Amino acid sequence: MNKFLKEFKDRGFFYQCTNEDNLSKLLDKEKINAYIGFDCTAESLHVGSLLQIMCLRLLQKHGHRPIVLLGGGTTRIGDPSGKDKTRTILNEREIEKNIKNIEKILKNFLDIKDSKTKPIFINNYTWLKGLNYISFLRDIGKHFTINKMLSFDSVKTRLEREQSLSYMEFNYMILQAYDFLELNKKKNCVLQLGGSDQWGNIVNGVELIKRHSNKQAYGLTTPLITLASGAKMGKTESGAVWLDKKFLSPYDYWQFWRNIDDRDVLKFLKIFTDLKIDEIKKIENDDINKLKILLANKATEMLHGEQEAKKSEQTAKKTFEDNSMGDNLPSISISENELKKKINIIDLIILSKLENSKSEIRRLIKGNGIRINNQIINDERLIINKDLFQKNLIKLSLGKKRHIKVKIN
RNA sequence: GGAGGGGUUCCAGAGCGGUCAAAUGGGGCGGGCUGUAAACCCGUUGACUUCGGUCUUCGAAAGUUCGAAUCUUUCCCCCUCCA
Repeated sequence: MNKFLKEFKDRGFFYQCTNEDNLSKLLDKEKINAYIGFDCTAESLHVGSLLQIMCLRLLQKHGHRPIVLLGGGTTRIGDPSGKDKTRTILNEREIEKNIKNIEKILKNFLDIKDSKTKPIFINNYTWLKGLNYISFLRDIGKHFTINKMLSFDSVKTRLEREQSLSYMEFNYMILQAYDFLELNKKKNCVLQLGGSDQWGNIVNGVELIKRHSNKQAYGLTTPLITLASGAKMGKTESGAVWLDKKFLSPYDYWQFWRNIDDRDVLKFLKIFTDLKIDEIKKIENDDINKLKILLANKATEMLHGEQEAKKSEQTAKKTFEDNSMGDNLPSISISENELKKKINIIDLIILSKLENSKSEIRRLIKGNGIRINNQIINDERLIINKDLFQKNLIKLSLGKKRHIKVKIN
């Protein structure tokens, strides 16, 4: 089997392939261009997209060129796959902004220097915006039957659940197939990768290329990564795990990996780090918490750099083992003036943005969930005065895991 | 266009004139146990509060009533069947 495919499988990336044998032969023979589409509904990607990103990296590692398709056009439609409800359609400016930011994030993960594997970023709006309806129907639409389209999961589940599916969304799969055709023609792209939920869309593209241009293209999908708890990857208690430090600090990102379920650790080391498979085999019986730290370090390193990863590790150590504070603990500052106005514990937490409901904070206080410098606070009217600060710092904790530094300046 | 069913808090889903900030389950959050894990147990889960209460919620608006998530009218949206 081709080396790329083998590693793809060994690492647990593999779910389905349209024609594995031929693809393997092709990959042995030449370096190819392969694409993955990213949708641009949000300003940042979150860890739910990380597996796709790892696929791009793996392509590069094996000398292939990844094409990143930013769905500027298709985001204007909305993919019905895996969605219960029609999602809100974003306006042009938001989509443009999202595209720029997502591109920036992806560049953290990809090698943009090597000219042979340098990724191509492309926005499908460039060809979708100018489509002529009639000619599109004649050239492309004729290759699709409604019978078949209705049989796709993305459509079927919507209908079965008695949820509406607009004609616009129904067309999404045709547009995605068309994307593949365009990339095949323009960029000689012969492979599309995606999550297993994209299988139907990908197959459509492969078939369209076959029918329209009589060329062979391939599709390869990755499994849906769920946490051992059954939850979808990407969300935690405090919201989505963003890949942009504007939305999630490197420390919190590190914490996400540190807090992975025991059962997921080895799997994730294979998927989300660059550690070689046999290296992972060697350490698989090591202390589970050490492995989690390793995972957290490697994963954070890839996105935020080695220094941030190290700092986060140290901060975590100080926070959880020594009950002190580390450099990388997120912090807020308040002014002396604010202190003089006698702000109380509730206001302080509101300021810290760790919580935004006063009732919730009161509940936390009643349940022994709030601590200042590791002392449980029982008085919700506690006034924050200077005596509480040690060297101008307070460690404010909500529950066991949310900690923040408060500074006076 | 016609006939029927439906829209309830994060989700699912009860309630069908006062006892409703709304059962139950899931999820979330906090506490306990632990390893910053899982499982388990307990508490909590609209907002604000001087902790007495106060205010805003059951698709939207208007109405009936001392009193409406519950009844009436209009409107909006969804689903099924027929045309």
